[in-house]
Amino acid sequence: MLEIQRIRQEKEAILAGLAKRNIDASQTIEDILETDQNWRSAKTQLDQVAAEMNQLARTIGELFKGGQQAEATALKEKTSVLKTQEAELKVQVNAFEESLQSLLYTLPNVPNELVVQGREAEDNQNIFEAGSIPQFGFEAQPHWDLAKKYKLIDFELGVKVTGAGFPFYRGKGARLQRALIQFFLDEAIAAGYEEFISPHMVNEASGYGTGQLPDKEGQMYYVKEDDFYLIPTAEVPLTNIYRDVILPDGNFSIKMCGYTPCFRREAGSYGKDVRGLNRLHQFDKVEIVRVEHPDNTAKALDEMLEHVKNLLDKLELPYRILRLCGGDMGFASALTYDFEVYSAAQEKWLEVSSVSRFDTFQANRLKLRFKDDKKTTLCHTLNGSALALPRILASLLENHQTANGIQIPKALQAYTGFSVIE
RNA sequence: GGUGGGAUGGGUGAGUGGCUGAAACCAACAGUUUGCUAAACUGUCGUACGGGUAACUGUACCGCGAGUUCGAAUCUCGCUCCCACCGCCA
Repeated sequence: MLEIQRIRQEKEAILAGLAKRNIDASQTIEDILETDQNWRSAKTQLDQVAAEMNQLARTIGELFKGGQQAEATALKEKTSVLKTQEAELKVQVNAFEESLQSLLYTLPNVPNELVVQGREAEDNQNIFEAGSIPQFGFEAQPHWDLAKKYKLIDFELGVKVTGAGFPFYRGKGARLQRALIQFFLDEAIAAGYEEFISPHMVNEASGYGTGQLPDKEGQMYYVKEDDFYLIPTAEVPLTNIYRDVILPDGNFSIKMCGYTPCFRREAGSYGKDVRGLNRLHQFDKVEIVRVEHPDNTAKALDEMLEHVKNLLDKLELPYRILRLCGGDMGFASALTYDFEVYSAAQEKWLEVSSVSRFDTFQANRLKLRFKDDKKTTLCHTLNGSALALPRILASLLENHQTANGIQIPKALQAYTGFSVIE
């Protein structure tokens, strides 16, 4: 949520920024400013009436104490007029406040200056590539065939027990999955992130805190009996640790990480895009989350990018980094880098991580602030996947396949306990 | 699932109708004293929003929502959450 003060002060800059998302917000901004103006004038009147009433009540109290019943009763009548005024003004103020709030909810974050205008995935900027695409002397098999051949994943069994998008991992597949989680966590901890094991369900307030609610409830699984939502990412519980928090001074840098399963209802497409591990309703992910002083955000983002690069290097996977264009960025993000690994048999790039800075957008909703020289200022939040498992697994299988089995990258072997799947 | 208790500022906790945005203590911060540490003393010490260049000032908030009253942290009603014990259970 954008701050109203900022909209008052930097209207033009905001409009220009949102244009990069192909959004013409001029009407909304006008409505916001007008509503804000109305709200303020109603609020000022209300405050004045309330002040008058408070004063009057005090006087009446003293008159009663002084035994001046008649005078007191006379004044009482005056308050009834003020009371109706107050009630009317209150209705107005509330109405303005509500419409202001819902207008503000509709505005996405303003893109960072690095973000280019664009409509879709094709407009994203490819800013980095590493690793080489493997050449096989045979026909490369897609991961769903490899998973079946080596008995690593059972999709049919998942359908039987739960439904599509809820696979079983078994044998070395399960072991590999666990190895990846452990590897990612160890790397994050080594980089200074504190590990959390968080709840996998959150309450409504947390859903609002990170911006899944209102609006995107359809993407989350919901437990009606208890009014809980299954988390779509560890970002939700981890970031909400800091909901309604004021950090005592400006000297902080909070780094958290956590492994959780992620649950996404994601209604959607058909065909090869969702085949195998490409899109699931339940998947595993290690997430890194940071809360930073605004001065440190750029540096933090760089560190996170380096961190993810390092993971992919160690897994010996070819990958590229995209800076998302305005039209492809998430609602709350100011700047997002997607990591994509190349999937050698599907012959396409698969998104495995998304690293974003949100600046004050989330913090404003969370009411996450810090105190500096008596002033309270909104913090900045950032997060990124490090990493999401299924597509990593898919590309590990596809890229590291040989005629005699699947080679496990060196860095992982200590975790898997085997170097090849045959 | 049953029974009871509770929700006040960073923490403990007082406060049953006006002088209470809230005692006291602890913590924190600043200062005085001090060879250092400690102690002692003094002061500061909630959030949001409005008005004002500012000093400052107004309003709201004692879990949430409604009500009674000239006036509510305090009384009434509804809700939510938390805790304890019992039952069940990994």
